[in-house]
Amino acid sequence: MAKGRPRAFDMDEALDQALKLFWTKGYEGTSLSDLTQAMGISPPSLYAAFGNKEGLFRRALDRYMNEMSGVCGVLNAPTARGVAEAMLYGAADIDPENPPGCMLVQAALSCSDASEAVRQELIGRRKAGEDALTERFARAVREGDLPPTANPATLSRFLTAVVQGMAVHAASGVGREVLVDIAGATLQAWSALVDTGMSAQDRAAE
Amino acid sequence: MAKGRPRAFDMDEALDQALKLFWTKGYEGTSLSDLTQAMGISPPSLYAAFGNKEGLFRRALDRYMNEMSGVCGVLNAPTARGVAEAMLYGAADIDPENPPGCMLVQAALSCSDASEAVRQELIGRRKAGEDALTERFARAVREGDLPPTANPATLSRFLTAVVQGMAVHAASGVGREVLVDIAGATLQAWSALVDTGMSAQDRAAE
DNA sequence: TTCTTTTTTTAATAATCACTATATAAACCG
DNA sequence: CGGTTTATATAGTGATTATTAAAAAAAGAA
Repeated sequence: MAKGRPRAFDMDEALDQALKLFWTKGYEGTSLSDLTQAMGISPPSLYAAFGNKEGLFRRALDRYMNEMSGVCGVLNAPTARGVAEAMLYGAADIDPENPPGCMLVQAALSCSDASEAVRQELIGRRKAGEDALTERFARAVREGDLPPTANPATLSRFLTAVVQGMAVHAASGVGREVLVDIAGATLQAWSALVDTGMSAQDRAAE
Repeated sequence: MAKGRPRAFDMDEALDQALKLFWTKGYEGTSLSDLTQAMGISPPSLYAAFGNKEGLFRRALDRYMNEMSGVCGVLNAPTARGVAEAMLYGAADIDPENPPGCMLVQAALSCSDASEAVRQELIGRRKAGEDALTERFARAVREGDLPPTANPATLSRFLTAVVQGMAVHAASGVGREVLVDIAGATLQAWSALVDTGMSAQDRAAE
C-alpha cells in the first residue's frame, strides 16, 4: 500500500482553500504565504505535492471545472433555450460559500509576462466552453429545435459575452437581484436573436 | 515662470506609456521597472512627479477616461438605440494602436489585498458609467423615445454586461469580426428588450 | 556670482517574492 | 531490529518588489 510517511493534510481540502484564494485574488494576487497559511501546510509540503505555484493553480483549476461548473450539465438541457436559461441563471446564482464571479475570468485576465502561460490556459478554457456551446446550438439546428437560419456561433458568442459580463458584475459585488435581472433581460431577448436568417455581422455590413 | 531644473520628459507621453502597460498587464502585473523603462525615466523622477505607483496609476486612469473613452459622447446620441449602437460598436472597434479590452475591467478585476484600493476605484468607475447610462435611458423614457414600460436600470445593466463581456473577449485576443458579431446580435435583440412592461426580474419571479 | 528651487543620477533600502537544502519524523518492508 | 521511502519542519536562498537617501545638475532670482 502506502509507503513512506503518510501525507498529513487532505488533498482536496487543501485544493479547495487554494482555489478559493486564486478565485478571489487571482493567480498573481495570491502569494505563496497566502497559500501555505490557508492550506495549513509548509512550503516544502506544497512543493512536494504540487511541483510549484503554477502546478497548484492548474490542479485547483481542474477542481473548479469538475466540482463547481454545471457547464457539462448545462449543455444537456433539452432545448437551446433551456441551455441559455441554465447558463444565465447559473451565472446569477452566486453561492455565498464561494467567491463571486467566474474563476476563468477572475484568475488572470491580465498579468505580468511571467504568468503568461496561466493567462493563455484560461483563454483556452474559455474558448473551449464557447466552442462546446456553439456545437450544442449547431445540434439544436440539426434537430429542428432552432430554425435553420439561426447562427450557432453568434448565439454562443453573445451568450458567453453576457455571462462573462455578469461575472464582472459579480466580482464588483452587485447583489443577486441585479444578476437575475440581467439574466431575465437576456432571456427576454433570446427569441429575437434566434429568429434571424443572417448573422448579426452580415446585417451590420449592409 | 518655471523655477528649478526643468523636467526632462513629457508628462503626457510618459502617462501614455504607463497607461499602455497598466492597460495590458494590469495594475499589479506592471512593475516599477516596467514603468521606468517604458517611460524612459528613473525611479526618483517617477516618484517626484506622481507620488507613487498608485498615484501614477490614477493619473493614467484619468487620462484613459479623458482621451479614449467616447463614453461622454456616446450618451449624447439622439436616441436610446443610438446610445446602444455607439457603445456596442465602440467596444467592437479595437484600435491596433491601443491594447485590446477595457482598462476598467483589465486593470484589477482581482488583486492582492495591497491593491484593494485600486480595485475599488475601478469598481466605482464602472458603476458610475452604468449609472450615467441608466439616467440616459430614464431621460429617453421621459422624452417618449423609450416606452414608459421600459426599465432603464435593466437596459443599462444588460448593455454594460454585454460590453464588459466583449472586453473579456477582446482581452482573449479575438478578432474584430467576432466583436462586431456580438454587437450586431445585441442590437438585433434590443427592441425585444425595450418593449416590455415588467422588469426581467419581475418576469422571473412569476 | 551666489542662492534657491526643482529634477536628475547613482546607488541602496527593507520587504516580499517563489522556491529549496538540510535534517528529522513517520510510515512500510525484510 | 535496520533499511527504505516519503513527508514534515526549520531555516534560508537569490531575485525582485516598491521606495528612497544623497549628491550632482540645470534652471531662475538676487
